[in-house]
Parts: sequence; structure tokens; C-alpha cells
Amino acid sequence: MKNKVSYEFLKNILVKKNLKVTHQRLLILSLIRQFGHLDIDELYAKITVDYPYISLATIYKNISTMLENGILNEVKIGGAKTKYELSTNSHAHFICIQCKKIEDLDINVDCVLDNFNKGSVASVNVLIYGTCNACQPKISKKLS
Amino acid sequence: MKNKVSYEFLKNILVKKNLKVTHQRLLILSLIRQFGHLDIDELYAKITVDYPYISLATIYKNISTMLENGILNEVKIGGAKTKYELSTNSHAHFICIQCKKIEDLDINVDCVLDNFNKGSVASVNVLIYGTCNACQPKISKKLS
DNA sequence: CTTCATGCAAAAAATTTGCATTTTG
DNA sequence: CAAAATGCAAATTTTTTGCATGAAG
Repeated sequence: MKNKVSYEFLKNILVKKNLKVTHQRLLILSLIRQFGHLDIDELYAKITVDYPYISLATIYKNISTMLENGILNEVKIGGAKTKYELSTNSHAHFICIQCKKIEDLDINVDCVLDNFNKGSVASVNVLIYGTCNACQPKISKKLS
Repeated sequence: MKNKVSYEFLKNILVKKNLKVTHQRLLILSLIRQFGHLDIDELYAKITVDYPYISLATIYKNISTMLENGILNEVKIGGAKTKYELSTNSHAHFICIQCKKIEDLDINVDCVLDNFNKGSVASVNVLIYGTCNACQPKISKKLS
């Protein structure tokens, strides 16, 4: 844990859901918070740097309970492993098909619901695939 | 194959991509077309009714090549196995969180791209989760 | 008759489970 | 202390691969 503030913040997330505060859970949360979106393997690789003896089973179990408790949110992307992020109200993502980076988007997605009449809506999930500005030059070069 | 028309239609999809027309591939395509969205297991279960000796490996290989060729499209849904559908221009889906049914939506999703400036866009994928009209009564009953 | 697809069995990868031990509140 | 979480190993499930055989163009 880097500092007291982040420790308290992450700890509270768990306490609010009546989940015990363990070193492993704090590591998982802190890495997901730091990197935004991680899949199980990325998480395992990063955790073991600081904490070499965590069990993969523990990560699976914790991801699962945190999903059930709404602490985490899963982001399923075409052609990649499912990523996990801290739950927020926004669920729009931009995925660069070149570098695979994922960016959170703070856009209003409710416009897609105009004239929607198939039922009541719980949430809207938007994935935009494309080429990010950083990768744009690489592509242009390939084509020329 | 039900009839000549559907046979020709599905066959053409394969021919256009220089893929050999096999009984197995036609079955896969015809079931996906009939049911709209199927995951590997559903596909396997339905195929083996008509054609008991297909290998699961064949299904995996074919789904994979058809994805590469753009014939199929994968729909990754929260809390469920990835489903496959015939590729179309629209990529908006409504998923009922009660009965898990998936409906294709013919809505305009480009409105989410207003003011979008993170890069060039290749495709937009929209998932709307909620309760379909058919399941609405069941829910109201539970609450009362 | 050449190329590609299939099916099998085996291998590899991903995920889940049971249980003894440890940690948290 | 009691309840819950961890870690390990084993079990299960999911997906991939190699290769001999068979079918398609």
C-alpha cells in the first residue's frame, strides 16, 4: 500500500460490503485501481512481484466475490481475456485494436435508448473499437 | 438443410471466403442463423441431435476460422459464455437479465460518438442489459 | 489428385473445489 | 473464539493441437 489515504479508501470498499480486509484483497484492488483494467493473468503477474506467494485460486475466489458484491465490474472484450475494473457508473470503453489499450470514456450513452421499447433497462455497456491517436501514425506508415 | 434457398444462401457465405462447403459448417451456420445467438455448448448440443458424431474440436476450429473470415461475430456477455452470431452491420443487443434471451436491436448507436476524439473508430458495440417485456410481470410479482 | 477439413485422442490452459491452516474482527 | 479467507493440490472444465483418414474442389 503506497499511503494511508489509498489504504483507507480501498479498505472502506471492503468494509462497506462486510468483507474482511486482507492483504491479498487490498493488493488486488490497488492494482486494479492503478492500472484501470486487468485480466486474471496480468493481475497475478503484478501481484507476485510484491507478494510472491499468493495463490491463483485466491485471486479467482476474490474476483468472484468482488463481482458478486458489485465492487468490481467485468469488461469482456473481443479477442482478449475478460478484464476487471472498479465499478463506476460509466461503462463506456475505447479499445485500441493496435495496442490493445483500454480507455474509459466519459460519454453519455443514454442516447442509444431513444425509442427503446424492448423492456426496462438496467445498464448500458458500450465498447468502441478503433485505433487510438498514439497508434495512428504507425498505421499510416504501414499503408504507405 | 431445410430447403434449397437456405442451403444456397449459407453455401455462398462459405464460397465467397474460399472455404470448403462441408456438412458440419452448414449445420453450424444454419443453427446460428435459426437461433440468432449460440455459444459453443448450445451449438454442440443442437448439432448432435441431427448429427451425433461431430467432434467438438471441429466446432472450435470452424468457429475460429469463421471469426477470422468475418462470417461470424462474437458477442461477449457478462456472466455468460461467449455467443456467436452471423455478422451483420448492427452490433446492438438487448440482454434480458431474467431469462437471458438476447435480442438484436436495430438502433442507431452512432450518437455515442458525438465529441469522440480518442482515435479513429472501427466499430461500436452496444449491450443493453435489462428486463424484457415478457419477464416484466414476473418481477413485479416478486416485489409485491 | 491436391488441398483442406474432420475426428480422435492427448495435451495444454483455465477455472473450481475440498480441506487443513491461518487470519480477521 | 467464531467466522471467513488463504493456499495447496487435485479435480473439473474449456480450449487447442497433432496427425491419420476422409471429403471437397
